[in-house]
Amino acid sequence: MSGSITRQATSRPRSRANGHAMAVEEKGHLELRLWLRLIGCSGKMESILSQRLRKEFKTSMARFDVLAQLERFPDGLTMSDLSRRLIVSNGAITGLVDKLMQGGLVVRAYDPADRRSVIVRLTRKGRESFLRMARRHEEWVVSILGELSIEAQSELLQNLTLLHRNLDTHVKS
Amino acid sequence: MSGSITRQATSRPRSRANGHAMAVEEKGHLELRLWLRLIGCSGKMESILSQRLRKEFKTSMARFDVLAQLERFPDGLTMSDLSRRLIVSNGAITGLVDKLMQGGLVVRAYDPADRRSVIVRLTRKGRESFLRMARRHEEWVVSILGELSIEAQSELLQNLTLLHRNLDTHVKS
DNA sequence: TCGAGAAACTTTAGGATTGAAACATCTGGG
DNA sequence: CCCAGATGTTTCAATCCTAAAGTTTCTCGA
Repeated sequence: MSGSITRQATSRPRSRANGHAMAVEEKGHLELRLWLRLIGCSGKMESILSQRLRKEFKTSMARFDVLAQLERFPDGLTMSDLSRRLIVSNGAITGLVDKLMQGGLVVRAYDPADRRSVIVRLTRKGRESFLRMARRHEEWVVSILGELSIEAQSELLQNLTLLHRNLDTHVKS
Repeated sequence: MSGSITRQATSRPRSRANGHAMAVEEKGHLELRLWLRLIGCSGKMESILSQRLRKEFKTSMARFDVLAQLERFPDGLTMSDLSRRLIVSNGAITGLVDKLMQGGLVVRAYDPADRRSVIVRLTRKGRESFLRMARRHEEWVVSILGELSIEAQSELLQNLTLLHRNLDTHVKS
C-alpha cells in the first residue's frame, strides 16, 4: 500500500474511497472487521477494473453498464428500463445516453406506440465496442478472482449470497 | 428488488450504483458471479449505512471517515496523510476538511516546521460528535452482520482477507 | 369526450469525486 | 549558495449521481 504520491501529491488512483470501513478501528467486533474487509475488497477491485476500463477504452463503468444492458436486449430498452436495471436515477441515464450517442454507440428511437418513450438501441459500432470491452473485463475478473482456490470462491459466493438475502431485510428499516 | 419508481420515475435510493457487476451476464464463470455478489453486498450495505448516517447525523460517510482517522491521531494529520489513509484524492480532502471546519468539528493548523503542510486536528466538539456517531455506526454493523453465524463470519473474513492480499498485487499492473 | 392523474423523459440545482494543473515550499547536489 | 526536482495543498474542469420540478403524452372513468 502507500503508493507513492505523484508529481504534486495528487494521489494515484489506488483504490476507491473505502468508505468508513478504513476508518473504524482495527480492533473491535468481528462484525466490524468483516465489514471493513468487505468494503475494502470490493472497493479495491472496483477501482482496479474501473481504472483499466478507462485506460484501455476511455470509458467509465457507468457507460459500460449501459452498453451491457443494451447488449442483452437487441430490441432496445426505454430510459426507464435502463434506470431500473442499473439502479440509477433517470436523470443520470439521460446524461449517460447523451454521451454514448455522441460517440455513436447507441441511438435513440421513438416508440410509435407511445410517444413519451424513447427506445435506446445499440448501434453495430456500439455492440462491437462493448463486446471488446466485455471480453477484457471478464479476463480481468477471472484473472484476479481466479487466484483464489475454487473452494474459497465457492465458500465466498455462498456466504455472500446469504448476506445478500439478509441485507434486503434492512433496506427500509 | 425492483423498488417502485416514485413520481416521475426517479428511482428511490435503493442501493448504490452496482457498477458493472449488474451488467455482466448472470451466467458465466464462477469468478464473474462472485464479483457480482461481492459488489452487490458491499454496495447495499454501504447504502444502508450511508443512509442512516445521513438521516441521524446529517453527515456523509466521507466526513465520518475523516473524523474517524483524526480521532486516532490526537496530534492531527496532514492533508496528505488523510488522503493516503482514506484512499481519496487530495482534491477531495480539501473539500471535506473545509466542510468539517465550517461545522467546527476540525481545525487547520500550520506546521511551523514545514510551511507547505496543514495539520488538521479534531476539536472537542468534533471528537464528541464523532464518538456519538461511531457508537451508532457500530451498532448498525453488528446488528446487520451479526445475523450471520459466527462460522459464516469467520469464513468470510478469512476468504476476504485472502482476496485482499491478492488484490494488492494487481493494483499497479 | 373530457379532464385528472399517471407515466416517460428532460432539466436544473446541488453534492461528491477524480485527475490534472497551478502554486507554494522544501531539499539536496553541485 | 542556488536551483531543479520533490512534496504539500488548492483549484479547476469533467463526470456522475440524486432529488425535485417541468413538459409532453397516455389512459381511464364519469
